[in-house]
Amino acid sequence: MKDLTVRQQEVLGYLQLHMREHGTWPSFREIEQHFGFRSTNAVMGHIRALERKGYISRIPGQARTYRINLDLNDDSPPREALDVLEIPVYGHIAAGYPDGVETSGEIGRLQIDVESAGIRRSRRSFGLKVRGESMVDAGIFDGDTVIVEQSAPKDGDIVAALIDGETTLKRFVNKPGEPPYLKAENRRYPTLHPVAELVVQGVARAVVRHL
Amino acid sequence: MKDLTVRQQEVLGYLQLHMREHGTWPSFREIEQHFGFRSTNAVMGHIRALERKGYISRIPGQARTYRINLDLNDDSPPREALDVLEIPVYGHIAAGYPDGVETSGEIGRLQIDVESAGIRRSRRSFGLKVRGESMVDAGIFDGDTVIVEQSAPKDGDIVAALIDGETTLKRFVNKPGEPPYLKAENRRYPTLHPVAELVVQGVARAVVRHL
DNA sequence: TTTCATACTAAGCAAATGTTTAGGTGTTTT
DNA sequence: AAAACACCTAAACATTTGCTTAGTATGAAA
Repeated sequence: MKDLTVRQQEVLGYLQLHMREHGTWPSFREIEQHFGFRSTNAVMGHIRALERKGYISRIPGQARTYRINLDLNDDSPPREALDVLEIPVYGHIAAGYPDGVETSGEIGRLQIDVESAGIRRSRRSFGLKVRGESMVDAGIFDGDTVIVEQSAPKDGDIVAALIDGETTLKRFVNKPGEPPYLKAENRRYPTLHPVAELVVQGVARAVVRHL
Repeated sequence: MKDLTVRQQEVLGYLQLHMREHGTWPSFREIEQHFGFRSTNAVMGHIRALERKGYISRIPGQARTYRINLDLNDDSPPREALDVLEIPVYGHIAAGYPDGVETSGEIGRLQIDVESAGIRRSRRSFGLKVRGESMVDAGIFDGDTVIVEQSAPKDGDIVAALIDGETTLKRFVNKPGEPPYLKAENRRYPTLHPVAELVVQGVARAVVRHL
């Protein structure tokens, strides 16, 4: 990706800031105000530049529809010393997470080194306080904290998925030839077969249980 | 918070789904289309209901400016600096806990904040890589790392105990009137009733599993 | 110098979007 | 039975908001 000018970085930063603070993207006029511009066309120029350089995407004509493209081209995980990561823990996750590090709804924080947790610093991760017994056969109990990394799920992964506005933990099954579905690891719970809208929020990488 | 109707839950779910998939909130007309409404006022009704019941907030007149209110009725989350502890991990522990900074036998290190691990800095703690299946019914599996704190065991605690030169994980049972013994949490394993020399090395406080 | 990119002001248009008013049909509660 | 509420259609209406065109200025690159 091409480099950004100082001003363009400021604008990009403001986009993210606004998302963090308000959970919504700013309109052109809000950006204009924030920077003290006297014309929305000043905004237009920067937005176009950011788009052209690949840092954001938008849907032309629609209001407040930004999208930040984070490049995940990095490949080599540099095996350093123990790298401790601070992870927000949620009781349940609603909307707004990926682009806004929304602290409301956070019920705690957890620090663990990346190696024990099996996560990468480059990926965004969060903790999830497990509720319910649907994963007991996989050794995940009510009250456990699961560390979830935002990445694409593979068959057999335990994933945090969004169903009916609640995030639940299930095993992701993706056999060739059939659509993916979610399976609970408890005989008493049903397999959520072809789910209408399956939104995987992340893949569980580690479990921390406080005995 | 008041309960939502089925339809209202669907709308709330769609708000979150759209946020997840597109990173933006849907407009009224997008909601209308998704549910097959023929009037944006159908959307208006649901949005108003969700707002009235406290599930979302918005900025009137502005486009795509939702905000989901997670109920944070619980007390204040004290955002303090977490105290991170570095813990040596052993594959097996023979003679007691090594004094000094003996790193031989150590197979790794783990860092975690004291709160998540449920340990005190004042006490000596170490990690133990679990081998065997003797504690599966307690949700501790082969390969898990257990964080053990050196302290006196209470009845029902899971302890690291020294038996035959090997440290194993068992549940400590100490009923009044009879001598304490160790019990495996797996039907296929025997209860180690009156053990000749019962040396408890520490009490398990947390489990960390790398999925 | 000329050209190009950045960085803006200014004014206005048109589409996107939220909002209102006026109904209609059920179901549940009083 | 009446009132209250959930749920929806229909048609405007008004604001928000993206977008365009026109023009000024500066500094770097060709």
